[in-house]
Amino acid sequence: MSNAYNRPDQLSPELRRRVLDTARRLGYPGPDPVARSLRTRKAGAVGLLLTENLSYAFRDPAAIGFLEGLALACEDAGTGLLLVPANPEREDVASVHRAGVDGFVVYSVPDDDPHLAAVLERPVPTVVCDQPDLGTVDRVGIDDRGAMYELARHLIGLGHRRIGVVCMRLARDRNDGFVTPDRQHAAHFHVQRNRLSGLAEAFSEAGVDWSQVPVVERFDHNMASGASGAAQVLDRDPQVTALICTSDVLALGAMTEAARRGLRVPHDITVTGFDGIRAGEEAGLTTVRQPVLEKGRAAGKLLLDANERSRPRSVNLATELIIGKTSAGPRGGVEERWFGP
Amino acid sequence: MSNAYNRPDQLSPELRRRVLDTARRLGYPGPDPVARSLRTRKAGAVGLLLTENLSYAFRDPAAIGFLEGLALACEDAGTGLLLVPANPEREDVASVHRAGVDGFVVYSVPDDDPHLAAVLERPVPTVVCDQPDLGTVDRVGIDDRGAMYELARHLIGLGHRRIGVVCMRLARDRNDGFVTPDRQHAAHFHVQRNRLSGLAEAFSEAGVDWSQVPVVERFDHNMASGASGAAQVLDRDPQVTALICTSDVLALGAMTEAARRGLRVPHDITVTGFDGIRAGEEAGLTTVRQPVLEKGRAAGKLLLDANERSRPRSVNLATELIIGKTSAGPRGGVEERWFGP
DNA sequence: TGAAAGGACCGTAACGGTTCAGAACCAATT
DNA sequence: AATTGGTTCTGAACCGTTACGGTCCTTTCA
Repeated sequence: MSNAYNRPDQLSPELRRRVLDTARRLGYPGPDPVARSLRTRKAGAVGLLLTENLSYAFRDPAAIGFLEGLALACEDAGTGLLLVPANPEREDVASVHRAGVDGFVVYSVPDDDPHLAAVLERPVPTVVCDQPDLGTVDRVGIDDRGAMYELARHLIGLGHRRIGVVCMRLARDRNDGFVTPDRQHAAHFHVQRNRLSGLAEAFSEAGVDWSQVPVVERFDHNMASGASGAAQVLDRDPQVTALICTSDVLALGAMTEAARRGLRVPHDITVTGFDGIRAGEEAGLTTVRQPVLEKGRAAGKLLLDANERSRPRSVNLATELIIGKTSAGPRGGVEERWFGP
Repeated sequence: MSNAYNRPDQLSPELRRRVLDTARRLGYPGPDPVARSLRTRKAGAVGLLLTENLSYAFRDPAAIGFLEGLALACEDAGTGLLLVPANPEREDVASVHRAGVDGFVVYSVPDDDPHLAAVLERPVPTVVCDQPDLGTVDRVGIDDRGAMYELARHLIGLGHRRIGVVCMRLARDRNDGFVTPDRQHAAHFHVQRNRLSGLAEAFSEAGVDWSQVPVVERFDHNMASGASGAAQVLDRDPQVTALICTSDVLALGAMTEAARRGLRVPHDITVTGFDGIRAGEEAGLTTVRQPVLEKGRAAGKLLLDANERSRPRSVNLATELIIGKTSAGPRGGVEERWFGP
């Protein structure tokens, strides 16, 4: 029976025809994929776990790029891509247990996410993205710390010393406001923690007291958050000469807030982002470009040729500092001093 | 055993603890989701079939919106979303057979797509989007014909009689060039067929010989296609006063081509789109807005409360004609004549 | 003509859970 | 002491497929 469908060479055409005929007559709907998966131990799909609601995957430009790359790898291998619902509010780990997949890709979730723990307990290969190296599973990411350090050096070179920062959520709890040094250090999102630490290092080296730098956190990741975060920084210290955002989306929001206050970018204030999304490019944003599509594709490739117990691999992709037209020397001209006598 | 995990009330806490303990000691990784699916006849996921490569879902703005809506419905119901790979080049129906899902959403595939046929043969509920009403499964879509008719009336009112059309692929075979009336009529993509027929009706009523109107087809759906399609129309008839595109993406491409030729929009030439995507809105595109997100959400809802053999439902969502700043009266001023004596 | 070889076909045992019937046990009632 | 009622626990059947090994029949060659 199974052979009639899947292995036509194993039986005579005549019998095959007869089997298929009676199958149709009996209303047999074809082999059941679930039963097949049980028997063959192959689900033909990889699962994707991300920190946000499912639909976030289609709202955030960077996530979309990542998913496109991952989908590219999947279609090459002919496997499906299962988006696993993981509501960050509830600790609904059941969805991870219910997912019939051959492996997981975990995209930027907090270190202490119960869903991540649930994935790691399942006996399937896993690739984590934008996470610390767990040592036990494959990883792909970038050097967030180094990239942000480089961006900070650029701003320091321009003369900026009095800055403000708007970052994405640092932990699972909502904290829309200023961030204590403790919270920065203990941040559960690897990416944010490293970007902040890159900034802290560069500015500390340049003689800035990092503990005095206003760092504002936003739970939701969209332009409105960037705008309100920038507003909070500017309210606290109207003298800042640069707003450093840990994502392009936040930076674009910050620019609308600057405009609302009549501040010209970059003449009155410098704004920078991180990611290198299309909309940022169009706005001429100074940022760090990271290859989001390649990241997704690399994650898929890593997962799909998980060569039986090779040691866990760790891939770092290259980033590129993009100096756009949203960064310049601080108003009043430290720039002049820079090139002066 | 199963009870220890899923039905704690069915056994004493003491036994439960003992079972779980020895399970852990034996390295038991928890219940296997596939076996569970087999037994319970629930996969906990819905499948999405679309006409393009998997990654297309993350490249096309309208598709992204649709998926966001679908994901929204899925996360409400706590089900996963499985993207089924369906390479349009190869007739690889196996991926449909292998998908362990509780239902399918089929998004804008050609009438004669073998993947669609394979889905319909599977004994699971199905919702088709942007497809003709099959009578046997649920459907959600818009009145493509009526919406395009309305857009055409707007252009006719402005005085346009000499027009050109750029449309998306009409069938599974690649035909990057002019479209015969036969091919228009026999188009296998419901959406494109209806949009063209809405145009044909309106312009025929206005005294235009539709068979003389240059209609150019493009297989790939991106801005480059819109640009080259527009070029082909303008090469054939440089006198056209309006370029009607069957999607915003094509229209944006057409506008770049117009700019390249030094034609000002709308003064020298009118360009219109269809969909109502963000980038079009920013460009002030005259278009038909359709609620892509709502469409996805409606499809998901329909699928997820498939109430046991109710008659197949058919949902039409409302569209809205958006008159932007890319449409105006034809150069040389039929507009004047229009308002003249 | 008989043995060996090969091909076509068929029956059965997992795969790993869930479910349900009924056994075993204990306590309370008649 | 026997019946009843209730709870906890055990075992077996079933979900639908694929892998495997065995039977049977046909062909080939000594």
